[in-house]
Amino acid sequence: MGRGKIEIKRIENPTNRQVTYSKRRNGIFKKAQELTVLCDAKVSLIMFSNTGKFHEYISPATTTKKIFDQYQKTSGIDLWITHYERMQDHLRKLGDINNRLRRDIRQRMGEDLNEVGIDDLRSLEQKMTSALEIIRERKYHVIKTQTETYRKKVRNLEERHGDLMLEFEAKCDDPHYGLVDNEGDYESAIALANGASNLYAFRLHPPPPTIHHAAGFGSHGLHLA
Amino acid sequence: MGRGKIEIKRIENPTNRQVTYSKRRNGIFKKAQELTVLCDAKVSLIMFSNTGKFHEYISPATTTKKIFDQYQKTSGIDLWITHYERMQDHLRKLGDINNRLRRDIRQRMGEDLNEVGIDDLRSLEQKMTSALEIIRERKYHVIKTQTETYRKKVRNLEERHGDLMLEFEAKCDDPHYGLVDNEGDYESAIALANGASNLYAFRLHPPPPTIHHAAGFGSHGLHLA
DNA sequence: AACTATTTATAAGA
DNA sequence: TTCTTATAAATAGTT
Repeated sequence: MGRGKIEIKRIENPTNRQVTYSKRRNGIFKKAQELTVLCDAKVSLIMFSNTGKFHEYISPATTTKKIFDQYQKTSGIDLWITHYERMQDHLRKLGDINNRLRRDIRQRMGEDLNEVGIDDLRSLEQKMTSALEIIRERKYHVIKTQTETYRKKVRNLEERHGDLMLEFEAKCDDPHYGLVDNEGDYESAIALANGASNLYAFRLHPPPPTIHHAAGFGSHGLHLA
Repeated sequence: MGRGKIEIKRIENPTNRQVTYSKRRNGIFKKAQELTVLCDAKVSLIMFSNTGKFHEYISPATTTKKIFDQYQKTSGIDLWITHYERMQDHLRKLGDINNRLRRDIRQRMGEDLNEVGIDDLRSLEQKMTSALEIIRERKYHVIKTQTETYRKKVRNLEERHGDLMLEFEAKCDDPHYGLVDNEGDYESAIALANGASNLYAFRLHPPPPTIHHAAGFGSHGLHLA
């Protein structure tokens, strides 16, 4: 239908192809609409041009979503229902697992025990007891490790402090150095130079107390429970 | 186009409508196919006749599912993506909750404690201790209740047994009843008549022991732990 | 986008 | 449903 007959094969000239697409698209849309009216049918016509442009015709009595649903039911071709159902299944299973886990936790917290039989109560108690033992061991281990760490740090500081004191006394004996008026500033300077200020603000209250008791710092914040 | 021009309105004659549907359907499918080839387009054409019959054309290079997906993306019309995404979201959240619950349980079982800090260890121990206390109380309560129940049953049986013995002795004194040769059978009959056979197979070993000790039955199978 | 010669689709009839 | 065919409609090539 036209000035000449054409072969049904891809139109290579892009302009021509685009024009033909436009003309024939209108034609097919008109046909679809006529079919809808004449035969009381439902038609969904979706087209994407090779440039990705999208056009659609849908019968007035329906919607594309309805057509898709009907399509799935009628054709049996799975578009997404299986996915959907699988997800719902998965969702339900996860919910179940979740509830079981929650119940387990509640029972381990001493709640919801009314329905638990004597045997399960015994085994629960047994499990709790051994778990508690492990937790206590772990706690003691952590405390011990932490204490050791603090102790080492303190020992390190003690040593540095001792060195400082020696150096300090040596300088007091040296006639080249006069005694400093502002004792506080000097101490601060020393502490800063040792980089220890971020750990403990050491104050050299003269005379410094027997430093060995400083090991007590190791238990700082730790209450052995 | 035909022997006569027709008005575009519903064809009332059903046969005629059906025929026209069939003819025009073929026409439109042919057009769709031609468009696909000539213009390198993707076409999805789905039709339901007014009798519910389903027909479709889909360009060879694609599938209906792909067209639907592309349709959703391009048109922005939500067919099911929102549902899907919501479900995925829900699924992910449930999974997260699940993992947290599992970790909680593992920690309550004394596993995976390496990453737990000292404060959490303490609070965990505290929680476990009080939960254990509750569980123990519950266990004792259940044991006590069960013991009571058994005791009552046994007392009941004792009473029945006592009555039986009295009756038995009375009958022995009665001159109308001769002594029975087969003692065992008689006892079985009595036990059966009392409907107690399903609880305890009472055997009247003559002379029956002081039955008050039978209260010991109450602790049957119970080991106070 | 409009024109129009020609092809194609199809209404009515068989 | 399918075939036929007169005629309406669509459209290819052109402007």
